[in-house]
Amino acid sequence: MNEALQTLIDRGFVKACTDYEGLSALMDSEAVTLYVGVDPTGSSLHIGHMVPFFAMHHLQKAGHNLIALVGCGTAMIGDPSGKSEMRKMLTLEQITENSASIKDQIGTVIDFNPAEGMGKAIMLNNADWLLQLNYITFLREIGRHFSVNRMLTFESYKQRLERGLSFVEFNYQLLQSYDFHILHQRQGCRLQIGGDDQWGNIVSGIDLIRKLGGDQCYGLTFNLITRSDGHKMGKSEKGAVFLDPALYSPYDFYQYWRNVNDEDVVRFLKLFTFLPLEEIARYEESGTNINEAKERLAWEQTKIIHGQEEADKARAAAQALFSTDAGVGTEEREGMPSLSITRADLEAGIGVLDLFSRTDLAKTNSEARRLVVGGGAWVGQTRIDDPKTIIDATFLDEVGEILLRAGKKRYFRITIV
RNA sequence: GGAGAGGUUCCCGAGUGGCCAAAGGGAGCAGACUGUAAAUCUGCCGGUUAUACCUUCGAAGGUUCGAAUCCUUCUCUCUCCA
Repeated sequence: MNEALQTLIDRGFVKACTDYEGLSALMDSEAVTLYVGVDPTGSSLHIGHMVPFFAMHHLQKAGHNLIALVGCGTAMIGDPSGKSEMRKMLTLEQITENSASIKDQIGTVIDFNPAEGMGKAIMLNNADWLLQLNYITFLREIGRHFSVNRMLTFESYKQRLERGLSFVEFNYQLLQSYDFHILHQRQGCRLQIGGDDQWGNIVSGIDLIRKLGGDQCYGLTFNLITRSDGHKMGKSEKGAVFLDPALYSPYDFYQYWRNVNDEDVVRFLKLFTFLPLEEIARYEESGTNINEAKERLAWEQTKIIHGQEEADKARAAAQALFSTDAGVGTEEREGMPSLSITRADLEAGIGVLDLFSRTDLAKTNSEARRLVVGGGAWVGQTRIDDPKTIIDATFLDEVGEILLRAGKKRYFRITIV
């Protein structure tokens, strides 16, 4: 088996391949160009989106060439089912903006300016060829290669047949297959990777290329990454775990990984870090402190996405906050989510509920009230259980700040200006 | 185009005139237990200037002292027929 392919298998990425032997042989013989599609539906990706890119990282290192295909053309159509209203059409500026930030985020894992010996990486947009398609031409040249009978046998459609399937959705497969065909034609792309749900679309693309006289192409799908508690990867109580630090702070990001279930740690180390497998194996040995593994996972992952400085800060803050007696110096507080209030405001006194609801700790006054009444609100070392409490300068701690806490592990820093 | 079923609070899902801010479950938050884990148990779980008030049951009107519940129109989804 080809080494790079084996790496992906060993690290737990691979769910299925259209032809392991064929693909392995191809990867042995040349630098393969491969692609994965992303939908630019928002300005930020979340960690669930990143799985194929982590896989790509390993392939790029092995010298293969990468294409990240932004699906602006397909995003234009949107999926009308199950939505209360039509998805808003993205303007061209929004699309360009989204693509740019998405490219930056992908760039944390794959390298768009690779060093010698690594594969190249580019980003393309399928709007460039999809938007100008002529319906009749498309039907005559592409549509005729698709058998509805066959499409209906695909598992992805079978399910939807019970619940209803719009024609637009039915067309996704054709558009995605066409993407693959174009990339094959123009870029020499031979391999499409994607989530397990993409299997049918990938296979169709391969068939289309063959029917149009192209080379034998391959498909490789990845496991849907789930958490052992059954939650969707990348979803947290706050919603998606975004990569954009403005939407999800590096500290919270670190904490998300720090708090994964025991059963997930090793699996996630393999998937979401670049640590060598031998090193990860150490954490599997019985007797190793599982919390060390979690800390490592959180730090490595934060380093990859937000850079080492942020990772260090987040780790320092977390360690200081969770170690029982060590003081929390100003330096450790750097990485914490924070908010400033003026000295004048503080001296006038601020209601606890008001203060908490200004932070991420509580969204509304009522939520803050519940927190206080429920005994989960702390100001510094003091538990506040009276919702009428006024917070003023007497609550400042030794470094002249106020640390708020909700429950055991959600902290917020109030600085005075 | 015709016939039927249906749209309920983050999700699923009860509720068919007042006792409904709306059962139950899930998710979430907090407390206890712990290892910043899981499981378990307990409380909370629309908003607010908070023992009261305001907004919510697809949308708009109407009946009524009173409507998520009844009537009208509209709208969307699904199923069957053509």
